[in-house]
Amino acid sequence: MFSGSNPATDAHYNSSATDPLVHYGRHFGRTVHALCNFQALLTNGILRMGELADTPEENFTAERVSYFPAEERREHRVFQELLKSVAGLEERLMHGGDDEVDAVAELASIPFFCVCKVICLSHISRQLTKGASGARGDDTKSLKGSVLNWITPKGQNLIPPLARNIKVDHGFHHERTGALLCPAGLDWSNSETKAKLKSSEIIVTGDQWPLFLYADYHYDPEDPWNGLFRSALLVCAYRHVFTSPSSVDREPKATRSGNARIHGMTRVTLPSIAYIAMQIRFSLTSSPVFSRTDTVTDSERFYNSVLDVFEDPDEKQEVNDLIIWWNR
DNA sequence: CTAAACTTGGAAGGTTACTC
DNA sequence: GAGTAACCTTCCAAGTTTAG
Repeated sequence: MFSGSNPATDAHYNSSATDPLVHYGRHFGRTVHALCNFQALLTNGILRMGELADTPEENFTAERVSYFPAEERREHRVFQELLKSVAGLEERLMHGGDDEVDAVAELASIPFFCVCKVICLSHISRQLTKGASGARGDDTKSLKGSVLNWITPKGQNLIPPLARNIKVDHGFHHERTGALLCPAGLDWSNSETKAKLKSSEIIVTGDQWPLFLYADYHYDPEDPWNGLFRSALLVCAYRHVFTSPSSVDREPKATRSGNARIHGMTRVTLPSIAYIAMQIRFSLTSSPVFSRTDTVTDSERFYNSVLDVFEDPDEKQEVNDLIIWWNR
């Protein structure tokens, strides 16, 4: 996957006045969790650490964590991932030392974090958010046009043509984007279904997965994992974002390092697949503005529903196969 | 009405290829 | 080789929209 990247340069990010946290935020959003509220993530994570520290040694960590409800468990995992991937963050959270007592630490009543300041925490989360949403916006922007290239049959044109900058005709209003967005269980070739999707008589929610996720855009009801998350479109977009836009369809001529190289990324992560799927899904729709809370696009639910499956213990084998497939 | 979220254009950084 | 044009890609901040 990453073999095509340019070997000439190594991690070199802007050494200007930009906070390195922004830089971490960019990569974190793409590869660990795209739509997180860092403020809540940090606050709750610290609180939870306090809770964990209070429990007796014998039922520490893993077992204790399993008492948390499912969504909290994910949040805690993401929190730990954040501490791990942002060098010096844990220390920075503890940074301080004057008499101003952190309200969060007080609540948690852990001496460990007593010196951490709310102000510091809010600054950190703002910088991380800036990075994550900045990267997301950039990706949304640059995928918008490129996706059209990939869904156009080789040597042909889309009929009718789709504008690269205006999205109103996309989604279920167009034969091609409609077919790709059509939920796997429904039949786009059925004109009645098509009409209902177009008129929003059938509402598609985020947990109904679209056909473009499947290899050859074919869904097998007998074997739902068959080809799932292995479509050419996903691979194109993945390359576009992580290696470089030009690495998708030719030998990369790019001179500047792509995102994977900049961040020292050598393996595909599961959330990054979900992230790319969410980006493609959005670019195919007719919605002009990406919004995580938009209930029509329902991007957040889509993203989370993909993560749900990736984290489901019952799907472990299939998910392992998938990650091997991506890293081939 | 304020603050956060998004879009967008272009600056910045980096390489190759061409010319003298 | 130095100079620089052309190109590719990431990064940023100003402006605009939306949510609280």
